[in-house]
Amino acid sequence: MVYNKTEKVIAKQQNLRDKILKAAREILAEEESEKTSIKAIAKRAGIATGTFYLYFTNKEALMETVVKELYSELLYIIKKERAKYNNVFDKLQASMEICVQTFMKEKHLAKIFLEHFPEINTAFHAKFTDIENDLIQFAKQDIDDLVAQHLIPQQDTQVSATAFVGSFRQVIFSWISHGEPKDWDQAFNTLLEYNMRGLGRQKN
Amino acid sequence: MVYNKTEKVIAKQQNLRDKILKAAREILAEEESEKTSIKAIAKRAGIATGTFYLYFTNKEALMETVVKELYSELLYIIKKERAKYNNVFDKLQASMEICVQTFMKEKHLAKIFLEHFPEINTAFHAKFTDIENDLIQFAKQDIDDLVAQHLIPQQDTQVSATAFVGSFRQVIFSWISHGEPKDWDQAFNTLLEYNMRGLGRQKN
Amino acid sequence: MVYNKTEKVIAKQQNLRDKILKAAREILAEEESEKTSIKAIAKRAGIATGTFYLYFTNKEALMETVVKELYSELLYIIKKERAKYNNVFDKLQASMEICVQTFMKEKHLAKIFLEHFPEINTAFHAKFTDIENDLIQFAKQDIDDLVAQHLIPQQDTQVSATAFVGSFRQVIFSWISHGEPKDWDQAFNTLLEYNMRGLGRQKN
Amino acid sequence: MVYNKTEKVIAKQQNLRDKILKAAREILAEEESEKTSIKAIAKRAGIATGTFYLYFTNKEALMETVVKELYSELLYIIKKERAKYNNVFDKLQASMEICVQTFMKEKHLAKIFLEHFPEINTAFHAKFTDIENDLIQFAKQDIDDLVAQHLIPQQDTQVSATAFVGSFRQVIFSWISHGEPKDWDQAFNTLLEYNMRGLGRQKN
DNA sequence: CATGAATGAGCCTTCATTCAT
DNA sequence: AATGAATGAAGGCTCATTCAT
Repeated sequence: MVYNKTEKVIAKQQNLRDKILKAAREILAEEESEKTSIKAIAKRAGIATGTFYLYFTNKEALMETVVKELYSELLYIIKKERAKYNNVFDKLQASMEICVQTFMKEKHLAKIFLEHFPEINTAFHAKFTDIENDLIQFAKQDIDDLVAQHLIPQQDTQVSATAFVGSFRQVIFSWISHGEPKDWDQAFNTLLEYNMRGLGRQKN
Repeated sequence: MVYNKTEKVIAKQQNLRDKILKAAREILAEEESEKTSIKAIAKRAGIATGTFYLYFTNKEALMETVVKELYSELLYIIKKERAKYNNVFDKLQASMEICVQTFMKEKHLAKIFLEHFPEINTAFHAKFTDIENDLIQFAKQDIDDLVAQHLIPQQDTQVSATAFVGSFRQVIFSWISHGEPKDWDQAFNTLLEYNMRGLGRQKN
Repeated sequence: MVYNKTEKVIAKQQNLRDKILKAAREILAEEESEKTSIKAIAKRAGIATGTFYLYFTNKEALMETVVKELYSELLYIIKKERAKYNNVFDKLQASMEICVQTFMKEKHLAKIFLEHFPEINTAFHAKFTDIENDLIQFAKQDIDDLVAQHLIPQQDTQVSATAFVGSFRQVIFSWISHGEPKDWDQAFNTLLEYNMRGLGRQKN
Repeated sequence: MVYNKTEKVIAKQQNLRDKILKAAREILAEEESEKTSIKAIAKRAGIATGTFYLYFTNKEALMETVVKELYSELLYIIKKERAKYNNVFDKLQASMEICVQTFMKEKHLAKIFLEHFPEINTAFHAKFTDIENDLIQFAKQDIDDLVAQHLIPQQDTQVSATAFVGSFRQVIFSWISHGEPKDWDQAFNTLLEYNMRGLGRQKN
């Protein structure tokens, strides 16, 4: 009985924490860049201002959590997709495809990731940059593999990986901002081809 | 005499407006993200706080102007450099090279352009995005030319141009954040090759 | 059985109330002026925040109780010491000596009494003042006795008593703040002589 | 003309700063211990909250200024009075008399000095303690003189000075709290005699 | 035109107290 | 009785903008 109660309470707490995170993400994703004040977030989450501080030490902690959450969500999706392939080209390709699809489908996520984050605060911006770097490092590993397997020519893989991620980032952002292209498949294919050629994949 | 005086006054006005813009850019470019308050900017410009509002309707207007200014400066540099070449490939290449060089040389400019802007305000961010889009459009024109001349294969040139700019943006940003690579020339060459191959330039 | 249980319950209640009081005193006496929030006190007492309000109507009530407690403790010590002497001079002297000794020995008590209390709240401060007044009244009784016995000259005994207590208060506080004097006995003797002379005790 | 204007402005500024200080002192001296919030002080001073921060860096700075002001006022009064006498006994006596008179006349000053200060904040409390120490040191100098001149017996003058100041402090505070005695002169004389005897002045 | 003092809404955070469980 | 999550009124402070001079 007591045990049950505890479980309920914990569930409720988790629930509230999630509500706050959800509220924060909603507000960040909002078209009209609403006030991201704690007051506004609390109101959105349906709680009192003070309650917020029962779940997060301060505003920065909330923001950091939002970033980490988004990041791990993205990483999870990518990893799951990559697992389906053996060939490194395919893995790389799949990573990008799922990435683009995810952002296009969950615009709110994209909004925060690509557009809204930087504006919040510098320390925050740095955090976000770290994520981009992580993604670049993941890409670099794949590219290093490809070089090792002589599937692509020798190159500064750090630069290639950065260029690779950058091109996707820009395209995704552009699609989110100005709407997706009519012929999505062709557009995506162009993007993919661009990067595969860029890496130096041999036409076989 | 009166005429002369008027000219002086106008000159003085322009002078003051420029001083404010210069102050704003300096503060934005500062390593330590100083206070970007109007008071701080005015102080730096050597004027009173209230005077600021004689030259700009509000803070947002100032920021918009700063963006536009930076943009036109960048464009001017690119255009001047492009004029030196006839071949479209060379023009494209030159554009990018001068772009990278400029950002690397004038870090303050880069700081504002790539790092500082977004954090300021959303409306602002949108404005910055416009600039990126313009750059993409310029690239697209070149790429369209290249397609028309059958120097590169048929492709969704909008996407290619976006990918092209995105890859440069990311690399520049990375170099600014983490320091330039030791072998700059090789790194830059990798970047260039990546994009040239990406576009599908025929090895001749 | 039931009766017994009731006793237990009452005992437990008293126990909890005491725990709270102890916690409050501990926190108030702490060197680093810790948070004196109800939450902190409850935590220290090992109870939930809400439980506090089952034993005290509010924070002020707790503080009032702490004051009264300290006061009665002090009074108890003084009375016990006084009982050992018959001569009024000796009683007065003994009162002061034990008072000084107590404060010096139990610095935590002194901390609260002389230093920490006033800062908490005004109503509180008034309460503390009442205690000082009581001490003054006790001193006055002794002094009145001495006057009645013609051991000291006629005087405004209310003023003398106030001066008497004030001088001790200041010296104790100074010793607590700046450390005791090296030659404690001589210093205390000076203090005592000062007041005995002040009262007009005849050198015999 | 311009010069005149500047003077006016400076005068007005000083005026405002004084208004704030006055408001703060008033609120601190108030019977009902009103909120000493910046908002309340600003309101009392007839200015906006933000204006306060044009004249004081923060709340602590205000409080420190209030303390220093009160202190220098008190010191000025004492010094002026002491200058009238040559004999050290007379100086000491005069110091105390003017001190008592000042506090009794300007109750608001006394209220802050003796009662209200400590409650505000610990750092503050320390500052106030410093003032008491200064007064004690002044008294000690006089007492040292008296000892050197063999007008009073050898003694731990630090303790005597502390006792001396403490007795006055307590009496003044008591009079402020409970009203002055009917026969003020006699009461004050008792206090004075108490301390003179206490110091060991030879009846001549 | 220029000034810079003045404004006040708004921000983040704390904490005494309440209340559903 | 006991809990501790929830509340929301303050509090100190900042800063874009206004306005009297």
